[in-house]
Amino acid sequence: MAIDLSLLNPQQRAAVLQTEGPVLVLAGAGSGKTRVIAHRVVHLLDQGVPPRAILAVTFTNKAAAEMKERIVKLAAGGDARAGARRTRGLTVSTFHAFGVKVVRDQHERLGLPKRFGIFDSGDQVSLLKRLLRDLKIEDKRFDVPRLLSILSRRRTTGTELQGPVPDDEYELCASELLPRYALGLRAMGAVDFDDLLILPLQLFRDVPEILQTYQNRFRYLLVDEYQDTNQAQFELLQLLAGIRRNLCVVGDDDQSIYSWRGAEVKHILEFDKTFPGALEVFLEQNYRSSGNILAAANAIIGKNPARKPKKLWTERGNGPNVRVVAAPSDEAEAKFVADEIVRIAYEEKIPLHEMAVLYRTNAQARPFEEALRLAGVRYRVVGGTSLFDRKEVRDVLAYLRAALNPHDEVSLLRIVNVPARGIGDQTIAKAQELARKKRVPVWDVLAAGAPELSHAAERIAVFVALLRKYQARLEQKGFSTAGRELVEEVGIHEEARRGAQSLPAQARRIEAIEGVLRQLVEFEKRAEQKAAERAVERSVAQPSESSSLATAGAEASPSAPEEEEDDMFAAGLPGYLTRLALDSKDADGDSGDCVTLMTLHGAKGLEWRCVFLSGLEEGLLPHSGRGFEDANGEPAVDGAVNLEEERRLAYVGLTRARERLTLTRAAERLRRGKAIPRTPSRFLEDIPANLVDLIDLGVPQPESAKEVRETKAKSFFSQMSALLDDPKS
DNA sequence: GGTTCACTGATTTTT
DNA sequence: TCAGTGAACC
Repeated sequence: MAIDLSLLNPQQRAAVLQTEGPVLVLAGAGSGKTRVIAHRVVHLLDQGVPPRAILAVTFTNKAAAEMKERIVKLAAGGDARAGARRTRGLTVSTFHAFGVKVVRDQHERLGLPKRFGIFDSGDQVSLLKRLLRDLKIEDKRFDVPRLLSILSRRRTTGTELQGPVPDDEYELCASELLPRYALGLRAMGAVDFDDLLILPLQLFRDVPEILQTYQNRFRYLLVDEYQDTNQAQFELLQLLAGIRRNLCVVGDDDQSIYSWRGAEVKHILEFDKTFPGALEVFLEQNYRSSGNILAAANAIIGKNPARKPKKLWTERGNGPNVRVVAAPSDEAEAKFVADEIVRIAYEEKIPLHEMAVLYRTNAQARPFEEALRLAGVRYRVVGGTSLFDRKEVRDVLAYLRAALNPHDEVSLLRIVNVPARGIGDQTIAKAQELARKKRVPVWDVLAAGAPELSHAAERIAVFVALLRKYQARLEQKGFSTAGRELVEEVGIHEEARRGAQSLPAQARRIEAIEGVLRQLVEFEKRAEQKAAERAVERSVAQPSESSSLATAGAEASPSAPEEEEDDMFAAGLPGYLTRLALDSKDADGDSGDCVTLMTLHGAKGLEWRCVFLSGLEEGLLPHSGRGFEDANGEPAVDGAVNLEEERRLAYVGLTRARERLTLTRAAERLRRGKAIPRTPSRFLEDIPANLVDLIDLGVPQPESAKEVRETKAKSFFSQMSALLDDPKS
């Protein structure tokens, strides 16, 4: 039986029913785009399209998981088993996860090991620093993350080999680094995030048979958050869509907030140029927010030029006004929010998980955490420095990775002398030198031994033996146990204890290490469970399964992936590491009913009944790049940062709220221990006064640093003259 | 080769 | 304010 499309509005339905050819869905915030995608997929299934011919791409793993769940539920129509059956083989994944699959399928052609590693940004930084040192460039002269972003931009836009010699020193340095960087990765049998897009793209471009294989397989493409695609992703889609052009993209140019990562709004703005004849659907009815919230959001985003004109509307009532709160300090701002959360939870019976505190930068989280803790409110901070950014955790992972693949030099060199085992810088430098001369990996030099290293021969041999001992065990079942043994034998715990300044710091480090080890166990257990379930399923569903696969046709893959899609993150340690790399901010592990704290970027796609958007100040939102202001204490915004994108960011924040929205700012903010005066955000002025309830927590009226100074001087004067004029006092 | 102490520099957003 | 790095010293 087919799904019921009568509950969709006419625009939504149009986007679902046009199954062939290019479709652009411009979906305003809260206009039901996930709903459209899910319905569209199930509608395709209803039309007899085999699930394995459909590829739905999202931006985050979480979005992919939710999308899949939604589709399965919709396809089930009340019968869970039917849902699972009807959607088996359907691919819902991120671009990067899709890339992993392609690269894995084609690893031989790419000269990569089957279990290639994935470098995260920390690993990238290490590699770049090493390359800089090799080039005898002081790595202090360059901001390595900035170099990385240049490299990334060049690689994902295919402009590695730029003609004109750049005169910018960063560009120049990047040119030197780029080929070495790519070669370095390859030599280590590793890829970075960009490779997961670039390598498939190159394969598709250079090897028509491969492209054809994937084109024949994925005949219907859907893309969520299309405004966030970068050049490589765009080209990948274009190639995959091929002449069939069955590509449906969904997005909102007003929510494009990742240009700093290479995303280009033009892809969505110019979709009909790239795909002439595309059906264009506008979803403008908002099902999320009450009227006043929407009106405020519209007012802010309306000031942006060059956008697809949209006007969100709602059938819901106006709701309460938007509150704008001026607090004297960031501390007071946080206290106000915490108190309000308590009050709202109590008086209005809104559960904590329906409330969120949003901010522009992670650093803003701290005062909120303190205030909430003080108020006894449960909360969770999403994003920021996670478990996996901690040094001791990275050490553990480096051990696992190095044992699994000793050619991963970033990991190997990270742990070769951690804890100190007498293989110091000198020894390593010698080994690297030898390796370069012989053109072999450092590991080979260490493993083979060399007369130049004789002074440390014994210690090196012990280290080599250690990794070898665990290599095989980490590849097999029981890898979580092996991992723990490795960590214990190495003595990471002691190492972690050593460097900690305080006892609690010690405990946290130990806890972090234990956290990873627990996760390992958890992952292995789940993988085994899944494998068992699948085995049962397969034996039960054998007959119908094979026939449906056969009718799917178009299966000519030269290196057919192991039939099941779930294999994406294969069981075993390599699978765990892959997943970790792709899905950094892992398991929010439903910690019960609590308030969410996160950045605006993290909040995209989410919604709460009650939202506090904090820090509406010049220099913060809109953000002004490094530091809040220039030397004179004046906010330096214009030009420094993409103001239009900052506006979109504010828009995203406002539109997260369903019922209640509070915008807060502080007149003064603590930074590096010093209080710095702040001026209200220009975005506040854009909201019509009739939508706003102002709450002043006791802020002196004029706010710019200069004005504050002038006022102080003036009041001093008037006080003095009053004293002088009045003989009674 | 290892350890300790002092200094510096950084704070935007992340798949 | 704090963490990470580098130089001096053991």
